[in-house]
Amino acid sequence: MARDGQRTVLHIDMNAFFASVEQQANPALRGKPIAVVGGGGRTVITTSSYEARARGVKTGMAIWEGKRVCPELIIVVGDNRKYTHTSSKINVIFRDFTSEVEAFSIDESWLDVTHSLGLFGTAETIAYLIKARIRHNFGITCSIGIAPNKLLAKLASDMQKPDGLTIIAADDVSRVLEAMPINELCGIGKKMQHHLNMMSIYTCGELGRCEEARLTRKFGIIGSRLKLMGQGIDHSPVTPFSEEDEVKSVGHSRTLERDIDDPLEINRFLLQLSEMVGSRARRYNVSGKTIHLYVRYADFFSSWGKQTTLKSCINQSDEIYKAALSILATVNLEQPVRLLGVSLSNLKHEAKQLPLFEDERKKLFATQAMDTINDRFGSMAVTFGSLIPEKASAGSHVIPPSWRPEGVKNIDVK
DNA sequence: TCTGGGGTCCTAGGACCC
DNA sequence: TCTGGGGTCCTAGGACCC
Repeated sequence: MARDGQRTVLHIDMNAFFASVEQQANPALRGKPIAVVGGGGRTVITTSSYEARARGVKTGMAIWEGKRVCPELIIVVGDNRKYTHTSSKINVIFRDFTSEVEAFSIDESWLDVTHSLGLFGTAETIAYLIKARIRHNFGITCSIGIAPNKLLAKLASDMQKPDGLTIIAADDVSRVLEAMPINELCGIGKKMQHHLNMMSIYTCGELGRCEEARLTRKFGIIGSRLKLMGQGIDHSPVTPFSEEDEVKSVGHSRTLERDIDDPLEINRFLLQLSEMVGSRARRYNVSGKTIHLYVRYADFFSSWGKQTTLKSCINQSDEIYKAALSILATVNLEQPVRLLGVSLSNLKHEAKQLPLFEDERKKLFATQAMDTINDRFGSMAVTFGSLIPEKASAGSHVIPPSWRPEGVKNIDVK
């Protein structure tokens, strides 16, 4: 099946992941329109079940909005630990088929199965086996895309939901892309779509045929990348966890239950955020010298971020708090505050002592990969809850973060 | 009771040093 | 005394992803 130098990549996307996990955990929710939300009053819908989607419920809606379009909507406050637990176990299944597994987010992964085809036959067989095991073990479905690279595999997995299996064969790429809207590509967001539309480029076919110079004139070095994307070309490798896999920043932000302007309250919240950042940084075994403070005002639209870089790296909560306070001291708050955020970057990673023997090293990396998934997705609600158990805002906050965005980055439109 | 939270990457522009 | 260039580090802001 694979030609010389040609890869076979799977992209696996769990369908309505959080909602599916909840429906599986509680049979009373099955077949019903449900929405998973974060804790606290000012939360939005993170994921909804297909039953809810059919009635118009969308991610990002406020609870009242969801209830308006679907009065029988059942609201479930999400539980990160449940999802990370399931996610980790699903990742174990993936590793039975290839060691080249890259987690894109808690519910999406790429698998390079090029070297597994000899063992299992075809990529399609692998996809069916994975689907069957996930359904059998967890009762949930996924959509799988099979293609010669990550970009196309992700595109393919999006084409049939739920429970889809879509193959984009190498000799079929141009046909599939010809009429495909550009915003279907991972990496082309609203702004980029707008700019391209202004150039009369609407489909991948048109993007792929566009003169490269025209794109680079408008978008700089991103231009050549865009043309390749339009042609369905993507050489980025599936990158498994390894010793080089390191976090670049650690941050927490939180929308307050109500807008506040009392400096004492603001400071208290800043301390909590600093503690969350510090404890996670220490768990990751990193320290950083740049501290970033982010404030969103009550009007929602105005916000600012300021950062400061220290002489040395820190990861103690009180030091992070002190740095955040020093930034805050340089500004006059113009309005009550809606959201506060603290993050630590410019990170230094402590050297790891590696085991002498190969199999021990392998085991260590596998464990670390699991820990990383757990940490990145699951720690926050626990930390925060234990810090201030009496706070209403200490509920579980559901977040599906990603940590390895691919695709087109910022562009400077000339 | 309008509108969450976790990231990564990229660019511009200024300070500073050689 | 004046002018110029390269490199690095830093801050700020934006786009994109889930």
